[in-house]
Amino acid sequence: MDETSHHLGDLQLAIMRSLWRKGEATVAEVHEDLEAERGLALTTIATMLAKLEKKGVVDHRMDGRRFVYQPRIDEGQVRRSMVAELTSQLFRGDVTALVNHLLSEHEIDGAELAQWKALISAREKEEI
Amino acid sequence: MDETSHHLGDLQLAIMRSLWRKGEATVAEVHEDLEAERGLALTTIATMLAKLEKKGVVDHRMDGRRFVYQPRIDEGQVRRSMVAELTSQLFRGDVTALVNHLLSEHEIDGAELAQWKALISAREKEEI
DNA sequence: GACCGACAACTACCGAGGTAGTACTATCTC
DNA sequence: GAGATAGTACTACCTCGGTAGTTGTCGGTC
Repeated sequence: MDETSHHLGDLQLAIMRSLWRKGEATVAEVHEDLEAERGLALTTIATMLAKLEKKGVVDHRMDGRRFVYQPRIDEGQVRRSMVAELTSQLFRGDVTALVNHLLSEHEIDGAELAQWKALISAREKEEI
Repeated sequence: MDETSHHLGDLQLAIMRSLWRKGEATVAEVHEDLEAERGLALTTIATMLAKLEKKGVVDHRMDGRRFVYQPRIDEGQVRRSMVAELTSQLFRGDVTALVNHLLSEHEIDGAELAQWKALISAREKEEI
């Protein structure tokens, strides 16, 4: 369980999300996948994938002449590490302070509040 | 209420925290304030403050030959904007998904869970 | 009046994310 | 076999955070 601060940028996350969805994908597939939202060059995706591999967060195998990339970390790891980073930067690592901030600063409607309570109750049950 | 994506780096946040605490401060004062945790050169702080001013998040007035810097945004704004950014990057903007993530992935003990519920209840009361 | 110390201005440089062009090569097709 | 195509490798460049040295200047001190 290597928790090695996986901080990813915006495009990097988009690429990872594509890989997570597909399981594995070629440069062209990722490119096509992101074509709609961002109109990026194929080589941009290729470069970014190479950088991601150097970072150790993806891997590739050969399929003929093509590279097929696979994620080496899952979305949960990235979320954990990035949320932990933000929490430590902005709330001295105090998760409850973050929750409090969400409650007071990020318009949450009544339905959501109820849902949060349900989530907490469910968690409390597991806790035992 | 300008919500203009105030994304700050680590050192930038440390400097801002110093300014928020003090209300206003000279380069030397900020430097002294951060001396303990980070052993940075005075010019590093000065450069960073200049960059922060260019970004529009701090301001300075003259005091003789010295610059006295003041924050132009408060901690809440930075938190809001950075939390919103993360939420959108990692949870498609779904705050409840973030809360769910916190519950399932960031060991929260029973006392905290209870506290969260209390916070939510308090929020619900205001809601009316 | 010469000198020193405090400060700001300017310049530089590294690494990382992001973006993409160009060059090279293996394969497919006629 | 020649040329088109697909696909990676290499290089380059911009921005920004972070880090700091060097230079210039103002003001006080002996």
